[in-house]
Amino acid sequence: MVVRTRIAPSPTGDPHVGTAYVALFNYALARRHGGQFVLRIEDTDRQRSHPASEKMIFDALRWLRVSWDEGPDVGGPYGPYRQSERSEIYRQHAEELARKGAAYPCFCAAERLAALREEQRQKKLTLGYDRQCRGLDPAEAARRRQAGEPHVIRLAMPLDESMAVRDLLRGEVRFERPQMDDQVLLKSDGFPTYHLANVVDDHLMKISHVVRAEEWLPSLPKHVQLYRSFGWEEPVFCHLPLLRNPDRSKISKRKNPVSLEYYRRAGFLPEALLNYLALMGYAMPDERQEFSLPEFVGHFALERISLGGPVFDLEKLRWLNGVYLRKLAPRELLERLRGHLLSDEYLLRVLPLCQERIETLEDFFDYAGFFFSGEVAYGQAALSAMVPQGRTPAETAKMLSSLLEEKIDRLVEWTDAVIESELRAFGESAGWSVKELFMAVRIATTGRSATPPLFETLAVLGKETCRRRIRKAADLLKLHHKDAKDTKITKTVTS
RNA sequence: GGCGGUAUCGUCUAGGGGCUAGGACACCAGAUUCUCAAUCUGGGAACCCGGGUUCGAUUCCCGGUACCGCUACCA
Repeated sequence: MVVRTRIAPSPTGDPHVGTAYVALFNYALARRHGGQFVLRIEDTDRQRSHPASEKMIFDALRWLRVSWDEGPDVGGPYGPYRQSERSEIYRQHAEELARKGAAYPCFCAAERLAALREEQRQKKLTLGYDRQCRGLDPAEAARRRQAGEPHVIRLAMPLDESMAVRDLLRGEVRFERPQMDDQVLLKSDGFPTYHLANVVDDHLMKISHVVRAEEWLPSLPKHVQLYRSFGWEEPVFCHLPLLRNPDRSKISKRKNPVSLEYYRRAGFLPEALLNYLALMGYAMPDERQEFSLPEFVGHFALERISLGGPVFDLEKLRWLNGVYLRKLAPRELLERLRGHLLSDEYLLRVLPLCQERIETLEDFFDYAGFFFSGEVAYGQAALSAMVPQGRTPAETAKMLSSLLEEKIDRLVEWTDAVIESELRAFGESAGWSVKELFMAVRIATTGRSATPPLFETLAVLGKETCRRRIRKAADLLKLHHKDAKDTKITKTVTS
């Protein structure tokens, strides 16, 4: 059997470390068995999908060198590899199921479903669709569809007491009926949900092993039911443990850097990051900690994956990255730096912002230092200057935090124009003058009050660097707040 | 609430019916060093609990507990 695996990210935000993690294991399995590794873009959520995000995913995976054999950018025999270009395929398959009676149209309005859920919640019942439309007379359903009444297509799950499915690592997993909801397959906008698109594509693209994150395990019965309804052979399913925050919750940006952009900008070497990721849930037979991607592939066996959700330990990643860095010859290290913050590309973005503000070449290094460091140091004076007159450090900290959560985290495009309009809008809605807000952001992101124009600066620094500095500044202000007992800062100190 | 998953040092893990339960990060101490790293040596540190099965369970089975995930016309 030809081993074919895939990674199927949704382009809805920054490229995620979890995507890299799952990609790595899929890549390793395919390469180990001389098969193919496919990249498929799952952009069926029209609201949240973003082309810029798709590009960042490509870039990030290429940076990591987990190369794919088929994908939207390289093509392949089973394309297109972007789900938004396959709508007709899903629609036809949904119809096929409806014809077979394995799926049915549902005309229930969103409000009815919401009310139903609320009622179930209150009565502490199992949440799920009550299958009202499943009993509809087919002729009537057909008539209503004909009349153009909005509807979705739902999967008719078997009404048995339980259903057994198979996971490679867990063996047989038995699900009790209450969990087996009649999942929506085709949304009222004609787009498929994950469940339909995923199964149809995995089959059509001849995926032999579905290796994905554990969060999908609860929906496995739906997927298996889909394969059975179509009369298709099921692939091997293998659910990988979820990467965790230090508090053991599913890894999230609030508690851990998750964007691959962060790791790239911070200067983690791709091979070190991959090596570290491989250590999450996997151990080489001889337990060595350091190994290359080809070595990993050479020894890889799905069965060796351990199931406890591993805590992502930045500390150990840093150590491992240091090991890799120290092994480089100075020439190679130079090359790495030239591909990073000392690339012509980056310098040519920084230099124009600094040129008119320096008088000697050496001035540049002092003036532009914050463009090249990870975090910046905030002196007492800088901390004070971040807090506008008449406002408290606590207020400022809160303002910066909500800026992060309400605006910055949600931005996919990171250009000076976008940043400017978003910052202005945020200041306005929060009741802060542009002057107040921009100075706070300026100091938070650069550590100083005299800098090149703010938006260009933020654009060059990149979202991840900005977010991490703003986070730190906000945290420091909170401490400041404790010490200063919430006193208003009256004097303005600049440095 | 319901459904499902998981459980070995603080963290990542090896192991497996009888072992002084091994390694890595972190931590501590010493060596080395102009300093700091790096390096070397040493140290402390774990089988969730209760029942079975067994001559013997950390390992196998059952129950509990804890943690995690899912419970959308998001993926």
